[in-house]
Amino acid sequence: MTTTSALPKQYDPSEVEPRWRRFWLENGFFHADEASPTVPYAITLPPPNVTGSLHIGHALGSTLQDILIRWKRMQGFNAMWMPGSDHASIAVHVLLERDLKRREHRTRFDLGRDEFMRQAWAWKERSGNRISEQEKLLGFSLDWTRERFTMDERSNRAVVEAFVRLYEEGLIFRAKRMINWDPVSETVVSDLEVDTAEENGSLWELRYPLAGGGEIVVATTRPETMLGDTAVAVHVSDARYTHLHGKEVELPLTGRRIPIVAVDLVRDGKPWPDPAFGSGAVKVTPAHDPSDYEVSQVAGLPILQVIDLKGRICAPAPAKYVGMSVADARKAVVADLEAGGFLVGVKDHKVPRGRSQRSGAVIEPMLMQQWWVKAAPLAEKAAAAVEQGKTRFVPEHETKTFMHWMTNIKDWCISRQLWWGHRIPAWHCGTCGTIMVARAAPGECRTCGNPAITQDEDILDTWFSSGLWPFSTLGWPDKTRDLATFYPNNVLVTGPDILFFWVARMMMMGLHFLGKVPFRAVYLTSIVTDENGDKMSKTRGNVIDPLDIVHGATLEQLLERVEVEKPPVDPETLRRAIRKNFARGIPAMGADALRFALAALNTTQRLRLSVERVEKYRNFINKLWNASRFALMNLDGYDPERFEAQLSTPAGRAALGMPERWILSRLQVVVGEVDAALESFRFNDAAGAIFHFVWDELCDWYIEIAKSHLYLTPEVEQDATRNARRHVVQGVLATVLETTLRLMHPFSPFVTEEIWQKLPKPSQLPGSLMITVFPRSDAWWIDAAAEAEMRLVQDIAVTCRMLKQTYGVSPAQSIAVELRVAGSGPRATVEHHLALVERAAKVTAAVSGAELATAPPADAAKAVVGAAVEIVMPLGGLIDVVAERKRIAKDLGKVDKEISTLENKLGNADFLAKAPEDVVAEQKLRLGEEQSRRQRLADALATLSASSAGATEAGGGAL
RNA sequence: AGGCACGUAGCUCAGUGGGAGAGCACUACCUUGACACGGUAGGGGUCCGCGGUUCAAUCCCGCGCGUGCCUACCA
Repeated sequence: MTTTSALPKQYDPSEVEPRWRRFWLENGFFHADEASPTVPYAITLPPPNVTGSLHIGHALGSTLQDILIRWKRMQGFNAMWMPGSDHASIAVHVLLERDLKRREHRTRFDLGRDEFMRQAWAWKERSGNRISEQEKLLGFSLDWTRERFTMDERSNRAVVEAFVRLYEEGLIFRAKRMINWDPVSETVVSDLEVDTAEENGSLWELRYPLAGGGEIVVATTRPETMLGDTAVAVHVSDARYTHLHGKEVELPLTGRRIPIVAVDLVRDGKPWPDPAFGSGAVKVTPAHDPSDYEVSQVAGLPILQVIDLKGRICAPAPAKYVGMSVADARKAVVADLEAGGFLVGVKDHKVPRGRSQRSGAVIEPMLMQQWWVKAAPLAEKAAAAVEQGKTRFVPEHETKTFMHWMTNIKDWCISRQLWWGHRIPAWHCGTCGTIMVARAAPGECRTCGNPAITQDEDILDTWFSSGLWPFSTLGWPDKTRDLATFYPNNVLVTGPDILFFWVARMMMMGLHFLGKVPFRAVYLTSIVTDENGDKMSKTRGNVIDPLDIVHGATLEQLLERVEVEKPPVDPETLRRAIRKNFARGIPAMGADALRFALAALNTTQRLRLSVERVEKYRNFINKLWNASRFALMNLDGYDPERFEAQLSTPAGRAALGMPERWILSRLQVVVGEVDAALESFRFNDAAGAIFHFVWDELCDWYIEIAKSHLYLTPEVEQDATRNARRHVVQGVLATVLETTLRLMHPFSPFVTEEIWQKLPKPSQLPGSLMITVFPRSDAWWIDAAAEAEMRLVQDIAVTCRMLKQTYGVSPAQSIAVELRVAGSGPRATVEHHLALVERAAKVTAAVSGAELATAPPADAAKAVVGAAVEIVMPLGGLIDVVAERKRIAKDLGKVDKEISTLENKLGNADFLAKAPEDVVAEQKLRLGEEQSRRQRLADALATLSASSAGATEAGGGAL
């Protein structure tokens, strides 16, 4: 009555995963009770934007978080993982408006605020649900009873409260300052939301005539802004222009006169304007250039706005240009300047151009009244907290990036002229202009009593609510039990790309409002790219969707999506890219394989992911599956309780064979490694340790050794000793497997749960692997002697296989070998475990003392293992003396080199005097071993030579 | 321009002040009663270059070259 038929040869995640997903959810295993007396461990999921679906970057971050949460939960912590999503104000705007434009050729202004909001909410419902379904699919053990949204009631309240308090404290204020205007989305965006890149542009040199005759030449990359010039600036130290200070120029095309001002500015350590650059004179357009604005403030210049909010030229520019787009105006102005003889020349020039991260529009610097957060006092606290180690960054070097930003921080513009988001809790009086910031709409103007007050039209930057997230989700501003239990979080796991956007703001807000850092550690993940290191992008056709890894997708399915999604690029080019990148489609590999792969590959700043790489871990999952399948096929008659009782007695433990002691020892070492690796966020090391233990030790060696004891033959059945032995091996195999499953569960929860449920185990264990106890390394089981003995057995077996293979002896054919072992200790070990070698290498072995043995036959292959063992494999006519000599000589060469290195070292008085004793001793030991090894190799070579002098002459000259 | 990181096998990447590693790829062999999503063995590296510190450097320091990321208002 075996269970063979119960398990298929290949693991099928699509059949297994849904069952356990349902099981865990139905049993409420993901829920954390805020009133639990156990030690809390909390993580807040970085809320995905409700703009689409879960991408591979989310899958990576969330996998690592789930590993931590499941690990800590199994360790007995009150593990809480807060789920939620972000309203992603401008991102939703861009998508909805793009869609609106494509389908109906309308803008949000055609639709109106109410209707637009209705559509945005509908979008949120669809997208938000899709994301949480995907998170469940990947097995993330988020506490779904707590699911939040940045625009839900709770978050709204926190946002209003935070805004009002900051305003009352003078940390939020309104000011007219230079901002980044996105003329496509028609909103201001923060500095962080602008991507500046060098683009090809031109540098025009313009000739401005002086009022009293003569001229001054200025250079510009934006000639159209000359319509708003209010000065020409030169550096005070620039002697060429000293005589022009205070003079005026006739500004071409405008009929205006503007002054030449001398300024004394230093930027980047250089005088500004830099006399060494161009003519040294600069035109000044305070309303449309941040740098010129600064000059205008220093020099007291007027400010002329000539570009409006739609990016068009406006009065007071000459009527001719009013209404033109910036690009058209540029052409017209240049043409007119040229016609008027004001154009000196134009040349190609790389210009840094800011574009809105979301809409891609060229940013127009503008002077506007906006709401700001005074950042310096908040940042100061955050920087201090990091310096005091209250929050640490992993990898540690990211601390510097963070601190650099924090110490150079600028005020944060938080108002946006968008609709989807938190409306600013400020009311304006239409009569007297009073601004009232309040938690609820005031009934009338508090200055003039006018009831006609209107709420500020603007909404808040989406990151304002995100900045409150670690505590708004826990009920702040109320003093909740949740907050007391789970704030601060233990760790924040996120990508380095939102360090400033989000991490910095949470630090500032958390410290300000709660007086405590929001999290003790910040772990920054890799950025996932394709295998070439290119960013994954739908427009590039290189996106690996985590769901496709789980479910699989044929090439045809991938191609069909181009039609459905209509990304804004040439569909044919895109299809070509997809065909190239996913020629074979994507096989269904399951969530476990993806999760394990992501954990194992998360090493450097970039994680280059490909289908092939995930396949390797799919194979690993399958390997584990088959090892378990083997175990289950051979566990009939096994009594877990009896075995457990047996292990708890000294006599029972003494009954363990060396391979049992070895695998149990290795397991405990690996448990310690995994635990230590997770403790310091080295997910890849933890995954690697499990991978190698399961594959290279459990499967390759222990299971192979166990087979001879487990196969149930009539002889075994009738032999009490062998039956007892079989029970022990069954017990060890089952125990090791069970512990391994617990160890691996945080990484790959589905397959481990599936196997664990099938495994015979003591009955007092809980009903699910995910609520068992995570293994703790038990030093009692670590057995250096067993590990050393096993190492020797492995080395001998491997070398025997090598000899067989070298001489073309079929692996299936058993062959006799002679093992000559120096020293009675090693000899006893080899003799004792001879059967293991014989089985592993398929040889029949005889052991002799190296000192006693007669010279080995010449027609034998020979090899040396370590310092003590020589393997002699008689091969009769099979042996190729020349090849054999070559091989041994090569080994000899290596040993000689090693010996000379060691001798040099040990012959160096300084080394002996200054190196630590244990290092010296170790080197001496090694020299001894290498010398003894050399002797054995030399002997082997000598016996070959003696018998085949002819062959030596013919083929061994080089030796 | 500044800051940070990186440069190790054909590729992707671990790693350590004292004997160079993994996976994939490659070569040869093996359909052995867990697994061909498998097994066995093998080849392959001036650890970017040049200096320095040290008894000892792939590892620490400096310079150079190359790559990536982030920050920045150069006309």
